[in-house]
Amino acid sequence: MIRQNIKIAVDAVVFGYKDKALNVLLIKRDIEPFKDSWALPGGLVLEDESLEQAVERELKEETNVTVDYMEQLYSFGKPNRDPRNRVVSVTYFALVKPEHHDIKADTDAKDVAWFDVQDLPDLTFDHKTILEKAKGRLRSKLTYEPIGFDLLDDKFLFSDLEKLYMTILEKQIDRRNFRKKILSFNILEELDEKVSEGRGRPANLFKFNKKQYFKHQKEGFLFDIK
Amino acid sequence: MIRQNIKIAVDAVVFGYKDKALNVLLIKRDIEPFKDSWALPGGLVLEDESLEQAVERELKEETNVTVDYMEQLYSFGKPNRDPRNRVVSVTYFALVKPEHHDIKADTDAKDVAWFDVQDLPDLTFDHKTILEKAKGRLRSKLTYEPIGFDLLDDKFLFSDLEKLYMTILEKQIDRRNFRKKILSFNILEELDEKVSEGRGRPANLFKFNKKQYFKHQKEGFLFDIK
DNA sequence: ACAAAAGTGTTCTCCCTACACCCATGG
DNA sequence: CCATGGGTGTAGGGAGAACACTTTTGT
Repeated sequence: MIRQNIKIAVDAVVFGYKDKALNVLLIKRDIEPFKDSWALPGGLVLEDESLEQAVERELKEETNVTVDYMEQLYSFGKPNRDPRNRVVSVTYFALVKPEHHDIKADTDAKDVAWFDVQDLPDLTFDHKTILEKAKGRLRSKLTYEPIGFDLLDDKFLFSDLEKLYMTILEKQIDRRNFRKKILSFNILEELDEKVSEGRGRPANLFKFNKKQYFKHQKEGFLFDIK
Repeated sequence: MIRQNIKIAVDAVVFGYKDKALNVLLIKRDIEPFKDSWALPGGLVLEDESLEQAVERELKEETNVTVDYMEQLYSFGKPNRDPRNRVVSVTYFALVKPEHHDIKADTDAKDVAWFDVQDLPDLTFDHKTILEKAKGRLRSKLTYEPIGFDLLDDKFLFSDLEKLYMTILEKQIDRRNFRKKILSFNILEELDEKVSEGRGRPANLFKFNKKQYFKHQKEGFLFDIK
């Protein structure tokens, strides 16, 4: 077998919807290179763990977050993306409900924070590229899978869902058509709770019924929002 | 930096459309482990080449094929997928026009051949899983990007395009609606050449106009076949 | 009473679908 | 002249898009 000294790492782009904006979880590095710079959470894969286990471990260690939804994003392997050795990074795309998690810096991280994707600090390595790829994945996935609910609280307002779609897809959405469309899928439960957001008419809370979704999906139903 | 001895490889799933069927390019291994078994072309990445260069080099070495279309598929990294060392494989999805290539076994390969995906030999490692993933990507991609043309000869019959879609999507397609739809995209040139396939009325040849496609795409046009 | 946000229905257009007959050639 | 595959049009239904007024609450 030929000699090869390439390291393999994992990095995670963790999105959360917070303060009516799309946020991403970043850590402030506590080790060289790029100590004190902001970066995506991640690190080298251990000999006997799977890639998924590696991401989950690194996320837990560096940020104290456990994700609700995760999938592989893309692998980055240009020879000089890391100044030390050559490192190939398998990146993951994850969604969490920020209010469910107490973020906390620990191993290798000096700080952790949510950043509005519209207002990001400089990122190390090629992490900006990775983040852009993840944004693209989120945008397209939002239209054909009900992953928006993994970003919202369990109980949410219809207007929140609508704002989430408008924020991420970066376009205006007609309230009536959107509501009609989503309700026609029969994957939401309308709760008997109302919430008043300070002013205006109180709004009804909704809940995503994942079981219903899987059931409809098995019967050939396709989630699809333009 | 922690000790880590994981190797990184690339593997390619190369599809070609041949004899009215979807084919995949396989090699018969000439080295252990699994010498003499059929596998996807691929191998370890060299220190100073990018992942894409690695795939292209391995493909050239093992099969003599240069691809027309290639994109990253997925990375596989379970700890025991290779019996020797731990190997993480970044896999690629590629399309070629089989009639443009003279396949030829060379380095590490004792034989190369096209196999109808409906009639495959046993594959080594987790290559069956990789192939399934690639089939899924091909199916979905075919519906929202004009990649079918990368599988057909430059000049092709409408009926070939139609058969290709029916074969890969595994469903019947209405000839009139399909033709109407594709033609409405204005991305085909109808040539003044007719071809007689033995019997029946001679058919017109068509050519995919990539420039037109890119132009329309820039103007917001979306390729979309149900 | 007014400001703010929630909730709701109809019409029009366009695209998808279903469907059947004639045409050009070779044998 | 017959068998084989190529080429074409139309009508009906359904889904998306556009669009504005009423309701409920807090102040």
